[in-house]
Amino acid sequence: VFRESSEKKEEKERVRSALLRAALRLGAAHGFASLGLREVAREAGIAPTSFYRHFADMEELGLALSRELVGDAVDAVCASLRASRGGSAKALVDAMLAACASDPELMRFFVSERVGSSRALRASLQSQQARLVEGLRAAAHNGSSGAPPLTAAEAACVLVLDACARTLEDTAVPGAKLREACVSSIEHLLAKAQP
Amino acid sequence: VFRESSEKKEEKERVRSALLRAALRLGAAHGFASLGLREVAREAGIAPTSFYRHFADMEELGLALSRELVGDAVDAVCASLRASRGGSAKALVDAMLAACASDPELMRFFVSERVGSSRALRASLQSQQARLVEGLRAAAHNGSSGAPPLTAAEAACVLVLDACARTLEDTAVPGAKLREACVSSIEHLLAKAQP
DNA sequence: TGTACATCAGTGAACGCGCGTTCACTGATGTAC
DNA sequence: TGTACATCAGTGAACGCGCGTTCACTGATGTAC
Repeated sequence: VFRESSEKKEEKERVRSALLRAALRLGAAHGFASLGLREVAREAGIAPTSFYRHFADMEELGLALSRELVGDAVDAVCASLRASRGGSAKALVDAMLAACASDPELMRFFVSERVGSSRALRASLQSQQARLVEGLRAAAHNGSSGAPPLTAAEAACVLVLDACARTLEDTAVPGAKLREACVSSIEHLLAKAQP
Repeated sequence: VFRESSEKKEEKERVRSALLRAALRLGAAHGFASLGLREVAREAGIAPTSFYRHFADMEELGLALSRELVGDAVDAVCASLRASRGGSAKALVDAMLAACASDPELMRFFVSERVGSSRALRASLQSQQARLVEGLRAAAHNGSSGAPPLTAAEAACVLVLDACARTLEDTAVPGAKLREACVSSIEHLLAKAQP
């Protein structure tokens, strides 16, 4: 039985991570679907053939981006919702916009490829979106207001993802206005009852 | 001065239209960003070099798709809203889902490339989305309820476009449920006042 | 009417290029005993 | 401890392929007079 030393494993992990970040960097500019394996390997500073030591093809790399990096980002947003003790509209919008500010390339990948070209990648990112919806409902459940209906929480997440997409555009509306509009729409959605 | 005969013009228009439809057909499957000029020309039944008689490159073809075909679809939805005499949530959702049913490839192009890879194409499709928002407000203005605030109309369009995206997925939720959820969310948004 | 000329959509050959993929190899590291 | 062997990330050469683009050409159609 062979066990790899932790040093070798860490080095491999560094290169793998460089590939993931390179794909995000290039994909943010020209779209993930049009990325080539050689292009990503070049950006990551390895030979084209070394790509295969980490992923079978670009689709597998895309799925890793969704499962690992996007998954972590969603976890962070959910943790922030839990910490702010409630699934308020403000908390959701602020947590997501903070994620956009701290890793714009990753969030661009999330919002774009969610409706992008690869069926498998779409499915994976939509399940990340579903995790966000559940995180929102769970946080609201512990908050003062009780969990909102699934439909309302889903719509809230659609709106906040759209706000993220707009924030990430260069031609962005002033951030504060966009944030207010999004918060107010989501508050309407999450309001318990109509008159 | 030379004027082209209408027959020649019509023939050229037929080929141009074949190129647009070919791009929609192929793009629906694999994403517009990854389409090649030769691939589209082949699907349209012309030689690769003939592509240049109609468009300078794929980006220009994409912009034509947005300005012409997507523009017409938005016009049709707006007309339907006006005809139904009001910008109700139901009217909006039904008109958009009808557009998805009658030309799924076009609507897939609309909802996907709106957040896709080319900046110019995103901008063009977002202006089509803005036209939809204005159409909704204008229809509501003539209806019983008066025009909703811009923010609410924008959020409503975001939600209905998301519903379209889900409808166009193969793994679609049963259509009726999706439609009900979307209508109900949009009604919350468009409701005039909160208690 | 006929004749000479202009326009222009479509074409096929050809180009150089970057792509994804295969292959055998290197060299550092870890294991067996 | 030393020696022989296994593992495996990274490599560079090479492949065949489809790409975008250029070019000169064809042939149908329209115009001039």
